Amino acid sequence: MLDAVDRLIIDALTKDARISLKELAQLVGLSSPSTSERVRRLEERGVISGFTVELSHEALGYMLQAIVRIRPLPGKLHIVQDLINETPEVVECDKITGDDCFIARLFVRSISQLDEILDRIADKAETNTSIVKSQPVKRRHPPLA
Amino acid sequence: MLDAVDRLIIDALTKDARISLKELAQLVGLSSPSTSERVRRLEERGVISGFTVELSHEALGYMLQAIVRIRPLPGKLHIVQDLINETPEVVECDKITGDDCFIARLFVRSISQLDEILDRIADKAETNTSIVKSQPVKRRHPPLA
DNA sequence: AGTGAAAGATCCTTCTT
DNA sequence: AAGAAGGATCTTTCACT
Repeated sequence: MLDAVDRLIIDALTKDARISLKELAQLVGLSSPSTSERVRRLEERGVISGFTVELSHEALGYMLQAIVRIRPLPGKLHIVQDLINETPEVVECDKITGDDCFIARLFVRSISQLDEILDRIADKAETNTSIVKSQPVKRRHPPLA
Repeated sequence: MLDAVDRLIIDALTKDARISLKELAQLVGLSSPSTSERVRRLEERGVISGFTVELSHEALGYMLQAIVRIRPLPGKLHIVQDLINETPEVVECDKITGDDCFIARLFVRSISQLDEILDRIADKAETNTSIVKSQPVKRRHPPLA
């Protein structure tokens, strides 16, 4: 599906998405036109879905990260889902199988802010909150086999 | 900390990190030099930590996503941590407070591949696995207040 | 699929206000 | 922070392998 060159291209763009085509071509050992065509096709195929910027949560003042498992009370599922969506500190939320229905990642500035946010859900769902102590594996791509 | 223009810049770069300075300047309503200086300072301050590429897991053949809570057996913590690290299908792992020690996100091609990976941990930790059914909130930035 | 050269377009930064 | 301008840089096209 992806050959070695495609993987080199993705690796390079992962490290710096703003690299010029010329530099990228040198890195992967192809000419500029071929490299350009490769990138175009990776986008066309949907393998590359976009180019984006990474922010530092700490630099933005979000010193705390929490993982919250959320089990809506009977009949409250949609209300809870809306509430999650409207809480901008929820940076990611998955609907999952099992006893818990949702699992969400929150960025907060302080424990008191976390408490505040959880209070808003308290009468609509059972929650189970864990504080993130460290990140043994930071966001990375899966194998590009 | 960030003013309105900084936020516009980050919004624009989030949507397309490869946008040219000229276009970015037009979007935020400043001149190119000012915009260039803004971006430079955002990087310098560490707010912008990098530019990267987004991949489509589905296009790569990872049709299944799982959330696994992992509680290492007594004395097995380091072995488990190493194992997690060496499993490339683990795209993210946090060390958290509470009964479970780790929580990991896995991309897999099939249930059988998931089973295979979990089997490797089975004699070193208790695991609790949930399949991701949908993503009510896809990865997004927290408020840039 | 890929190369190499070349032209044309685009861009970024510098300088002045 | 704006605006103009110069010079560098880049990307794509084309003919060929």
